[in-house]
Amino acid sequence: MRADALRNRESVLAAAGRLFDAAADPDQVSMDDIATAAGVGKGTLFRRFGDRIGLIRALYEQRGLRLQAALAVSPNRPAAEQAVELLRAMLRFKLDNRVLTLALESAGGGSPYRNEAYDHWHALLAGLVAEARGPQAADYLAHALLAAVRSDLVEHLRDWPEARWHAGLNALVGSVLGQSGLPTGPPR
Amino acid sequence: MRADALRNRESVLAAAGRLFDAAADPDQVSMDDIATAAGVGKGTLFRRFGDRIGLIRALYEQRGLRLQAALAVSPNRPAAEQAVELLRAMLRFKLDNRVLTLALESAGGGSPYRNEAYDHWHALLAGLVAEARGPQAADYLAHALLAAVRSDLVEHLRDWPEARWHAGLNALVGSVLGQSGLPTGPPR
DNA sequence: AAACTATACGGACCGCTAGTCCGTTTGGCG
DNA sequence: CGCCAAACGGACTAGCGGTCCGTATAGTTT
Repeated sequence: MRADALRNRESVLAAAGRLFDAAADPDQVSMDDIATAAGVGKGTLFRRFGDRIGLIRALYEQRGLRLQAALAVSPNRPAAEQAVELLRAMLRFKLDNRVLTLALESAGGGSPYRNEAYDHWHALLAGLVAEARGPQAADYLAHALLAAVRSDLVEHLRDWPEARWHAGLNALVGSVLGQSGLPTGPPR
Repeated sequence: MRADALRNRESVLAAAGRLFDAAADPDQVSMDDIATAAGVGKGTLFRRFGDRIGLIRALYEQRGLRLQAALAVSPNRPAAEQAVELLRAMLRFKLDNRVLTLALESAGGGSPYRNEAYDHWHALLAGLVAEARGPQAADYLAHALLAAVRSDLVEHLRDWPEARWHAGLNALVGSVLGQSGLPTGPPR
């Protein structure tokens, strides 16, 4: 990859990030807007990322990396506790990246699920579920738990205080994975 | 409402229904297509339904009426049983109306939730949850249960056999509402 | 350093869509 | 029968994602 290409790639991702963060709605950000803000021609955008979804996915992956690294399974802690932590982290991520995650999840073609990151989280959660209650239906239960923090649901409940979310997630995970190891107090 | 207006309204809804049922993807059906298939000008479409989402919602409501009427709470049956029945019915509905529900749920602007029908189902489910386990977090748990049959998740798992879905829903509802009254056998 | 070529650039351009507008038609009432 | 509010239809517009190709440049070779 040539040096200018790399530079432009970064520039586009940065501009797109800024624009999505500032927008109220994903489709207020057009590809032209991004190209202009990045100081780049539209062709460059599409050559690098293929299409709109490609660009969104690239940005999403870049931002999700920290999250992904920070949350690995550690076999010594109770599964339920880890699951709650995971869901809370995803919730926070989706609150912090509202428009971006909305863009990703409501792009056409079932795209929330056609996504490397989703598979990652799903596999992780399914493991925790299986550990806590056996392998039966663990697969589906993991999907259901992830669906409980879908970005448009988060958007719909955007004025809920943190505590209410925590109570909800605790109740949900507590029910599905078992009560053991769930801190009832406020999160750290 | 004038007679011709009513006639056209029905004609448009019928045509839209046919087209969505036949399509593989919601946005393969354009408003022009619908107008043409209904034998009606495009202006008529927009005057009657406001915009694309309005038309989709109208169609969705029309189709959901039967479902809605058939599933009312009956205070004498176990809550968990009723909840499973409700979710199964919604699953079936979404399988039977794949493209239409996809269109509704992945239209921009958090639209799955800006919907009279959603509120209806949510209120119903929240009541059942509260009955089974008390009012704490019942609201959120109902949202989570509905999210577990989101149409794009259904789409993602479209090749699962019915039994696998049933097992999943049983496990989920059983965990959240309590095992009592869950038929472990195949559904009627 | 100069020549050379694969790579990347940019923005005019295309096809298509949701949504509008307004001159024309028509249902239904007095 | 005559009138007019209501409804019609389809040409039109704005704006989008995506393409294309003539131009520019990074990096290499001699």
